[in-house]
Amino acid sequence: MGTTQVEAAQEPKYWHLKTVLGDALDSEFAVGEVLPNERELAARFGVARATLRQALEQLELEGRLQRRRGVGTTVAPPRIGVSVGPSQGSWPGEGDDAWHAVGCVEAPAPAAVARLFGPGYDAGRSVHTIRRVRTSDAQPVATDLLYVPRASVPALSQLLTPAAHPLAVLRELHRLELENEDRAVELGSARAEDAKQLERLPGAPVLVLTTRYHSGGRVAAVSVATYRADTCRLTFGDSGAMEITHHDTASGEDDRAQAS
Amino acid sequence: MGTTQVEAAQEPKYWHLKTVLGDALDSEFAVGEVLPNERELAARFGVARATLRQALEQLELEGRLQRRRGVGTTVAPPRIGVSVGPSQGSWPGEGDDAWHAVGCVEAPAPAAVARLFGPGYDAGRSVHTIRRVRTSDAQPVATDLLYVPRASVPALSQLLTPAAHPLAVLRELHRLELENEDRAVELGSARAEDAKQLERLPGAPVLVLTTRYHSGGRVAAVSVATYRADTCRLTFGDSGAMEITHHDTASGEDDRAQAS
DNA sequence: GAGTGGTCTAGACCACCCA
DNA sequence: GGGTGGTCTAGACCACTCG
Repeated sequence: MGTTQVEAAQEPKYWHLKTVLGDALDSEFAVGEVLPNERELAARFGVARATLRQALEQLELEGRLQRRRGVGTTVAPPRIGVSVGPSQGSWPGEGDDAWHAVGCVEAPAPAAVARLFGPGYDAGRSVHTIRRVRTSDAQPVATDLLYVPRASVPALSQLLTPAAHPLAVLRELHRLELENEDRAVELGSARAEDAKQLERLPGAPVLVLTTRYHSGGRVAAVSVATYRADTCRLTFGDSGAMEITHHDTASGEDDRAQAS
Repeated sequence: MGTTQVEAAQEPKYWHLKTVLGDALDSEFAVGEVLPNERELAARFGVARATLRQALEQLELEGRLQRRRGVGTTVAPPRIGVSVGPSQGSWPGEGDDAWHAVGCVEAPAPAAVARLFGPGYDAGRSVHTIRRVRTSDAQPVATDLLYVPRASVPALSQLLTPAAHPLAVLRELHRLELENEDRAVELGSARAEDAKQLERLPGAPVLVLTTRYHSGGRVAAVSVATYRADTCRLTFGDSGAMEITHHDTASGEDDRAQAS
C-alpha cells in the first residue's frame, strides 16, 4: 500500500494539476514567459501527456495561457476589455469603433439570421452581408457578419466596386434613426472562416454576440459577432472602467457561503 | 493503398465527426432523445473513443448535447434566453427576479472583488456575501456571490439569524438610489462550489457576468454571477425577444464574405 | 450488477514554426 | 531538421445512476 500517494486525491489529477499550475503561474511566471514543453511538464509531474494537456486546456480556456503550435506555451496577458455598448446607441461603423470592413457580398441571409429580422421578413430576399474585423491593441479580437436588408438602404446605387460597397452600405445606414438595440451573448466555437480571421484554430471557444438594430419599428440590421473568448472580456454599460484581471473562476480564495 | 479513405481529409477527424453528428442531430433526432453510447458510436464511425469524445465535447460546448455520467448523452433543447438587464436599472433581488438567496456570510472580499469597488475601498473590511441561485424553467441556470459592503447598508442590525440575514441586506440595499450599473461578460470554468449549484461537473464552461451597482458616487454592491454556458444565452436590452435558436456557430450555410 | 460517461495511460504520427 | 503543440489510438479503471 505504501505508494507515494499522500494526497488520497478524490479530485481528478488534471484538476489538481490545473490549480498547481495556476498557482505557479501567479507566483513564478511573468506575462509572455514561455513554459517548458508539454512532454517535459508531463514528466515533471509524473502524468501522461494527455492528462497534462487537459489541465493546460482549462487554463487556456480561462485566458491564462496561450498555446501556439510550433512555438510553445506562454503566459497570457490579462484579458482585454472590449466595449460592446450600449454606447448610447450608435450604428455599427459610426464614429470610429475599431471595426474594419474586409468584404461584402449580397446573398440571402442564412435561415437562423433571417429569423432575427422577425416574422414579417421575406427570407428569400438577398441582403448586404458585410464581413468586418475588430482589432484592439493591434490584434484581432472579433469578426462579424453584418446583415443589412436592401429595404433598409433603398437609396443605394446598384453598381459599386467591391471596395466601395461596404462603406456605401454603412453610409446609407447611418442616415436612419436608430431607435433601439438588443443583444445576446452565448458561447460558441469558431467556424473555419472566423477562426482564420481571429488567428485561432477552428473550434476555438468564442463569445457570440448577436445585435439587432431597430429603426422605424423594424429590424434594420443584424450583426453576429464572434469574439475570442480566450483574450476578451465583453463590457457593457457606460464607464469604460472595469479594467480588472480576476482569475476568480479558477483560483482559491474560498469565501464560501452555505449551500442550500 | 486502397483504403476506404475516400475523403483525403485534411481536416481533423473529430472536426469532421462533429459536423456529421451535428447534421444527424438536426435531421434524425428529437430534443431529449438519447444517443447510442460512446463505445458504440466510436465503433460505428470507426474511430477511437477519445476521438469521438472530442467531437461530443464540442457539441456539448455549443449547447447541442447534454451528457450525464451514468445516464447517457441526450439531445439538448435550445438554449434558454436569460435576461441580464439593463432592465432599467434595478437592484438585485428587487421585484421578483428569479434569484433565490441560499446563504450569507460576512467576510473580507477576495482581492479580485475588492478591486472592483475602486481605489478608495478598504480591502480588509468584511462585506456581506450572499450566495444566490437563479432558476429558469425549473432548472438552475446561474449562481452568484453578491458582495455588499457594510458601508452600503449601515442601518443593518448586527444580530440576525442566518435565514433572515440575506433578506435584510437586500431590503436595506433597496432603500438606496441606484444610479448606474456596468457589466462585463467573460468565459470561465465552474469552481467546485458553483458547479454543485449548477448541477454540473467542476470545470464546466460558464459565462461569468460581473455587475457593479453604483449609488451615491460609489460602488454599493458587486455581483459575480456564473451562468451555465451550455444551456444559457444572456440577453441584454429592452425587449425580451430574440427567442431564437441559431446553431450558426457550428453549421454550414456558408455565406462567406471575402477575407482581407 | 450492468451500463453510462469521466479519467488516465503510453505510446504514435502529423502540421507547423523557426533557425 | 529539430522542436513545438495538435491529433489519434487501444486499451484500462473509476464514479455514477438506475433498475
